[in-house]
Amino acid sequence: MTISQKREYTRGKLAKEAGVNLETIRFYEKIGLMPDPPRTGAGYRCYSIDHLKRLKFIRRSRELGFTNNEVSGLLEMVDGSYACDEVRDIALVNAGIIAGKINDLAKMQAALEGMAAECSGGETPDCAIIDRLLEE
Amino acid sequence: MTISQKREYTRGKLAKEAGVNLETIRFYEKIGLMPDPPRTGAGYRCYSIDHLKRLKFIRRSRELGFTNNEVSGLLEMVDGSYACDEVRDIALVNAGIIAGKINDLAKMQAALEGMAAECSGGETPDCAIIDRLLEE
DNA sequence: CTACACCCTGTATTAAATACAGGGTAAAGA
DNA sequence: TCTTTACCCTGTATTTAATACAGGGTGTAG
Repeated sequence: MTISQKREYTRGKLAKEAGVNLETIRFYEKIGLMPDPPRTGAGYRCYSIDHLKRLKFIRRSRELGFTNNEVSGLLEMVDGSYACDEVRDIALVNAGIIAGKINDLAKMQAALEGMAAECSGGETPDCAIIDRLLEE
Repeated sequence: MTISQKREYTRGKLAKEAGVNLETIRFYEKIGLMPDPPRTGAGYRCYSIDHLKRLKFIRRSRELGFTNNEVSGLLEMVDGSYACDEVRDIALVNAGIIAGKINDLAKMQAALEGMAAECSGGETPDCAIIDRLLEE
């Protein structure tokens, strides 16, 4: 049996723990992705484990290419009083968005690797990549 | 035999032809990616086919994930005596970054679809997706 | 008790554009 | 010819997603 522990974090600790920049937290609070946390008497921010979870969620989503707006949509699943089926719909819409992004990135990757393979790699002024990019 | 033709473009035509936003051209001129074009008596910009090629080059490079700074580097190689292996290196680095992003996105997609499949889809406030997203 | 690490607020800067305000010009149609 | 429309000009402001810095306050270890 684990005893329920009340972990608290300052802004700096939260930043380190979640793997984001210190200032980024303030920014997320400003744009409403993160809630304004309670303060100590001296005005120091006082974060809980729930803040940490939320911040990690945001960071992961951002790393995966969601815009802050899209993350906001994902967080509505968490914050709002959505019925389960609505949540599932949002999840599937996001899965579709991700599928599109994967598709675009795969094209870019193929183009870059294809061009690099064509490239002689020497010091000649001929370069397949540049030639390709300059094609009309 | 083709007769050498001197095609000219206004800013709007150039934008349309190259597939970039009109204002973006001015921006590229401001940061030096595009040269300041000659003007008509009334001050209208007057672009040539070479401007068009260069602009398309920039657009494609941007689409492939190069930053404007990197494009600037690529253009130095176009403008001056470029080294093929340097160009290839940049392309391969970007291909690697893109591969990583694809990997992460695929994981996220699988997670979202998996969660959606688990979801009961009812109207209860319990939702496997939300639970999963909030895991530490 | 004094350093030093950390916290606070507010403002400025970054990249890569995009948008808008307030005009000038060119050319097609009446 | 006139006028309306479509396009061009410049300059400034806004956007997104942060990051950086200035000028202080606080809390704790030695």
